[in-house]
Amino acid sequence: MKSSVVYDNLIKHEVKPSVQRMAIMDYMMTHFTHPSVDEIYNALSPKFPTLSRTTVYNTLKLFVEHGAVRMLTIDEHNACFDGDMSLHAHFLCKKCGKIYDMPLQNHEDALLGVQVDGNEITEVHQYFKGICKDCR
Amino acid sequence: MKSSVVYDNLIKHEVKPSVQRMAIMDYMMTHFTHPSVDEIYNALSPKFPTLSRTTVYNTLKLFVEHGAVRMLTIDEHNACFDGDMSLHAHFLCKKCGKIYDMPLQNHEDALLGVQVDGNEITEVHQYFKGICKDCR
DNA sequence: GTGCTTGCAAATCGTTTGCAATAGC
DNA sequence: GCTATTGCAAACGATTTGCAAGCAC
Repeated sequence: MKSSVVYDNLIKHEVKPSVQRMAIMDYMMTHFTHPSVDEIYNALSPKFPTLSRTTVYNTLKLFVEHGAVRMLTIDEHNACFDGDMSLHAHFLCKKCGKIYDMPLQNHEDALLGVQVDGNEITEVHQYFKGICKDCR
Repeated sequence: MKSSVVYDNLIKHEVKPSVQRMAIMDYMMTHFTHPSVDEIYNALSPKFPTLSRTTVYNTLKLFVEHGAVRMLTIDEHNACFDGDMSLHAHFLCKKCGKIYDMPLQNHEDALLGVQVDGNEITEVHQYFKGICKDCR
């Protein structure tokens, strides 16, 4: 079980591994669907019947703090999480609610660490909303 | 009371005026602080003692639907509203929680109405987070 | 009087907290 | 055995809903 891609990713971000953390990180590294806490919980709880929602919350919070996943606030109803740490934009379909990845449209990444009006930027979020190709 | 800037703005967006709607729109047109529902409610309830939070919720939802104000999801804890309908970016200070306006960093506005990968864009949100000049 | 608006109270839902049970070194 | 992690149940807080009362034309 040790020294898998998932295990290594936890170590890389200085997160002490556990069964639950491995399972959640595994899910994040294989499902780039920007899942919510509930989606992750529902997906994993059949295989880990004792898993609790609280642990999913705590674990994702830990991952975010350690820079292992990103939290999206594009959906006003619940937080979504992204295991893809590369800089990219997101598109939310207002009809089906699905979130798509998009390339960053310009060079916002160049603003990371930069000061604008004296405000120091550490995070860049680019969200687009509309109707996706499947819903039109 | 009729034909004020506030009244005219409601008419312009096809929102039927009422005492409460005028008061909330007035607040939005004079306070570009990206207030939450509670901030608006707390600010107005001294002058309108019977005002209810429900009405503030309903009214803001109505305003958003009519394109009279914009809802921001930059703050994960509660929705904020912006009466400035010009296209601009936002900066959230992770320390003090204040939201600053910023110019759009590039030309995302050019994407409005455009299709990217077949997804039709109707809203552009550009959020930056970090530490503001007052908190550093 | 009819239809829309308001506002209370209750319900809902995502998330957090307190704390006891458990697991890992 | 000590410390960190887990998970239940309860609390919390923002938002929504149901519905009765009020207002406007």
